[in-house]
Amino acid sequence: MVTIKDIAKVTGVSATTVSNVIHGRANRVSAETVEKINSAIKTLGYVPNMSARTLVSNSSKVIGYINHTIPKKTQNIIDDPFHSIFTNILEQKLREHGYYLMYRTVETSEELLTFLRTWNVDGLFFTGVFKDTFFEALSSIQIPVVLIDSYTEQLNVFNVGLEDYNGCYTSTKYLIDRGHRNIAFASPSIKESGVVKERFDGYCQALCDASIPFDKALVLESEMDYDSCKAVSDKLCKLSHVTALVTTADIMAANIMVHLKAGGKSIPDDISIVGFDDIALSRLITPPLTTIHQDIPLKGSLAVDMMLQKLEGNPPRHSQIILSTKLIERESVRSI
Amino acid sequence: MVTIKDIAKVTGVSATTVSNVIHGRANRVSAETVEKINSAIKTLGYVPNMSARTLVSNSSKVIGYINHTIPKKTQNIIDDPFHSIFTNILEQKLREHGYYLMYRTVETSEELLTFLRTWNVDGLFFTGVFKDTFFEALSSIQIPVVLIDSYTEQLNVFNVGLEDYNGCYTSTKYLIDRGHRNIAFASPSIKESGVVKERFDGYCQALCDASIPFDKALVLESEMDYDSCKAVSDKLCKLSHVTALVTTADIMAANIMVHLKAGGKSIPDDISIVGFDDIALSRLITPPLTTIHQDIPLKGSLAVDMMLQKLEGNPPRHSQIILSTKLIERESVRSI
DNA sequence: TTGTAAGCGTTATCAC
DNA sequence: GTGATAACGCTTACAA
Repeated sequence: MVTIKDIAKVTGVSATTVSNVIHGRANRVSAETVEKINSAIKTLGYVPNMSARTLVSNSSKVIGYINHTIPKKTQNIIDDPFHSIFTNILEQKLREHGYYLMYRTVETSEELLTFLRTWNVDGLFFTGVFKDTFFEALSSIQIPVVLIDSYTEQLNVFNVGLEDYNGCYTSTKYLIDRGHRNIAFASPSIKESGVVKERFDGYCQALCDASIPFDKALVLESEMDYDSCKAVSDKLCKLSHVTALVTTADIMAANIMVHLKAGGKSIPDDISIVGFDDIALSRLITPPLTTIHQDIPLKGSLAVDMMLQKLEGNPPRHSQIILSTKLIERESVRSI
Repeated sequence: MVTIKDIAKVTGVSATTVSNVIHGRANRVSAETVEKINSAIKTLGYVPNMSARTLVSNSSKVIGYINHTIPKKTQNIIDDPFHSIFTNILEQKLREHGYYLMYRTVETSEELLTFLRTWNVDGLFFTGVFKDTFFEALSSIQIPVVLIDSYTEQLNVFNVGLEDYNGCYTSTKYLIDRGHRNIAFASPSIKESGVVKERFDGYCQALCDASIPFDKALVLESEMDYDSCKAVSDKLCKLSHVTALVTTADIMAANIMVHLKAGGKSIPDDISIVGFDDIALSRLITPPLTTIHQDIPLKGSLAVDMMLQKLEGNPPRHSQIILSTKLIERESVRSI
């Protein structure tokens, strides 16, 4: 391994001078020496050692991308189209700015804190945090934290999210405007707060604004995978007065749709469906899914921008960015 | 930050002793001292500093997960269902064994080597490497390297892959057995070697074994995204004698299918299609896709197992694991 | 413009 | 059983 000392030895200068050149402190070194050192660095193939740097500088250039949804070991991990998009965008932009991405699953706040200190992590990305989860931890963290799709009032924390409430308000209203009155709602478990709760509230409000009484029996909470959605479809079939379904994810909509179709229901003739996300899938299924569009790459991109700004000491103007959504009309809804 | 020295001070012992306790060298320390130190570690919240450890031990516990398919900046990054599955499985298992996952894009061998030395990386995962790409680099690397879906003869490198050749041989033969003679082949760019090339060869061989002359005009190379697949669909429509299509990816099959259907073609009546991968999507589209199944989570899982074995000094018995594929019959193929 | 020396947190060697 | 001490590669006062 080639070290700074090796470069120093070869060029006949001190380690300090080499370090100065590496860090571009050209004013402290003669042009001639700079030249000499740079060429030695090239020919010897010197590569800075981040461990050493981290140790002395208390900055590791490591950014953590935290996964706190514990993958169920017994079950196949569902492929999440957001995940690969985010990872790629985060890594790409961070890399351009000299940072490194560590992907890490944590199950508890304590694990998180330990991880941070183990590596002297410089910054943290989190997705889908909501009230109380990691709350204490988050507030004690001294490094930049950027949340994605999170609902938590933390002054020291930044967030980029979506008009979740509006999104489902829009999709529900869209259905209402087309004559639907008995509209079911399918989503994963509705927590006390968070993305799903917001979307649910949007659904409720749209109902309310149209003077449609809320019916708890029409709220179908379920996992989003293929098998779980079979049950949702079954329930839906029994709810024969229901003519439309609002969902909080295209994946879920698609999974429900296959089962509905297999059960002899026709979409949108028997039941209209609107999704959420507008992932690639939504154009691929039959009928193509009317859905709420969100710009996932943009979300990732803005999140890194925020991170980079904090990292480089230019506090972003807003601690919160809320992206708008829009409804994409395709063919899974009919007017009645 | 709590250091080993702090623990030493508080407990009235030397840093060496603390280190010994941390590393479970209980024989070198009295039970009493062990107790004392452990409790101090707990109450003070000591967390080992990996940078310091790495520096002195030349082992970082960092495993690199290398992405060498440069995301096109101008284009939205396609969501890759493999990616999230792999990342999750790799991270989960590595974590259980005390390792950390860094995700990193490299564009050149040099970048790769630099990355390795920057962090003293302990092991490397790579997907989709084929002949000559990173060849020199890979052979010079002294740490465990596990490849996924790669075709490269490197003695020092391990690989877990698929029966790619058999997979497409099977899907092509399946079509032939059902009376098809004019069978097109759609895939991303066919390189000199690699997964796609193997699958292409399987297709060719099946044709050959059935004495069907190979027709270059039926080979449709294209990007796999929605828009690119429009062109494939258009070509297919012009090739009016073609009754079936073999593809190397479900995503591609699905994208081609939508355009075919939009163009008035009926699947499988006008054209039969078989996919590859058996991702969740294949059951969601209409008609459900007949495809070649592969066990993606298993692939990831075996790859980590190999890595862990190498890391822990139990060289795996095989340097290559080839998973089998099987054809899943659904409804995108008809007999003629 | 360049160099010396101390120190970051940890581990290994060797002595007691 | 326990503890000095040096060393890992690098940066930063502070000197010269």
